[in-house]
Amino acid sequence: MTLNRSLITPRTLKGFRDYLPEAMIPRERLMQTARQTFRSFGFAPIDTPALEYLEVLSGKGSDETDRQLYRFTDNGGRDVGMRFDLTVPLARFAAQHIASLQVPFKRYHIAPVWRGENTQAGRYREFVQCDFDTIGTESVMADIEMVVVIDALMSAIGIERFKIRINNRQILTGVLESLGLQDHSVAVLRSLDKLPKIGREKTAAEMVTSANISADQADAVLRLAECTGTPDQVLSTLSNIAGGNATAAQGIERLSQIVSGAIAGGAKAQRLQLDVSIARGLDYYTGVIVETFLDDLPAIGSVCSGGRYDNLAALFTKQHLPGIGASLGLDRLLTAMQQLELLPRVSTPAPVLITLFDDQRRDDYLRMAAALRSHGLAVEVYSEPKKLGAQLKYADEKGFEVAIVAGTQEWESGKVQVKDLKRKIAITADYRHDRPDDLVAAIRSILDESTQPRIAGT
RNA sequence: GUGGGUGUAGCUCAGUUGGUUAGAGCGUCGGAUUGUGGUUCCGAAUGUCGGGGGUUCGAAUCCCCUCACUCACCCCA
Repeated sequence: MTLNRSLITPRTLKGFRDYLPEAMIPRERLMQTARQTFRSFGFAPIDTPALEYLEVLSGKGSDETDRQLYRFTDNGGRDVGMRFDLTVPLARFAAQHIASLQVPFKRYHIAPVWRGENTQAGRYREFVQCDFDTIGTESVMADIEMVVVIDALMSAIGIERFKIRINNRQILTGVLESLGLQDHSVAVLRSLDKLPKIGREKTAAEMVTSANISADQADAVLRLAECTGTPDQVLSTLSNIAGGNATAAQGIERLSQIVSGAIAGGAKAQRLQLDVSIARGLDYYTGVIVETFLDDLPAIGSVCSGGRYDNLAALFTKQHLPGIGASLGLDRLLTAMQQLELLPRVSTPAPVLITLFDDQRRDDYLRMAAALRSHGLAVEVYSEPKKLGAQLKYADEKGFEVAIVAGTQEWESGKVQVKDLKRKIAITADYRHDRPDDLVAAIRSILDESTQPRIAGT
């Protein structure tokens, strides 16, 4: 052997990650749950290319966009970029295909996106977004549905303790109008978004300096953002503060409809909060805005955010295409669930291991595995006749919940051992290749009692 | 992008004002135990000290550059 000088160091790019089975299993389950939920509301799957013409992606063209965009010239001399979200590709997609799509068009899209930004905990350069949007309608029905989908999605994932904070940008817009501040909205909103983070005084100070408004005006905006209580209380307080401004009144009325509609649609009332301070930091949204926070881990931020935008595809078509949608922050949610110990720590997707005990009876183990699989159980057969202790250790460390032990005695007597690996107990089950029912029932009873955290839908 | 912190065995870390052969715990592997795993005991292996360059008789230790991770800020269509 020569020295290892010529070896290439195995490594991944900054902000890009490998996913080991233990990370990938809950990840796939989460995506599967999201898919099932979206589909149950009639959202249809689409996909778009990872690469787009640069002009498609940088159409909105801020400096920030340029800095974060992965861009290059392809071998044909075209300027191209990698998508940095799923909304801009959706806009292009809608403009290009709307003629052959029914409106309203409801789609979901689960796919990786890329941003060349600096990494932080939970923020990477390649990450997956789970988007669902409805385009082509301004109906409040779509607004309501977005809230209901978020509620259903979180519940399906197995999270019960969370709050969906809802706001309507029209209210702020209306109040800013009445204060004569409509031209300062972007700066004011940006500051407002920091309210929970830096507190009232600093927020007010920042508004005065960076948005260039008066202290009184800042105070008025902040008073609006500090309405708390039940949705009904907030709505009535807002009406008083907003006075007669028509835009704000319209926004308040719509919020009221969204809350009552969402409850009728199945969302739990105690999870809905109206919060005028959420502004999403963007001037992108024009109507309803939502963010979703975990009761047990609010510091991690919103795990599912979205809102309504007036004209999604204005850059690409003259056709008016209003839209509304939200995005599940898959990576952020996984980080949170890991911290809350809601994720199973397993590196096998199959709960049952058949130990290979008697190498002379390979065919019997294979038949047993086939019989169990035909009953819907995921089963692995150990590949070598190693010491039983070593096989059980393998099973335990990989996260199997059940091990089947069958040696000469068992095969001759027609009974096999079924070990519950978590509780360290064993039971006996009758087994014949043509009569696996007793064994199946024994395995099921162990799996049913398992305390292992699971994600619904698995 | 700005500023701070950290990189030593598979993991968590120790390593004195620069000094000889870089350590511990856990884990791993082998054995006690050729049909039963998380305990115990015995034994063993393992390091480009993140990488490159410099200062020095001598560098894990000091200096420069670089890469990665991390915290805060900026930003987040």
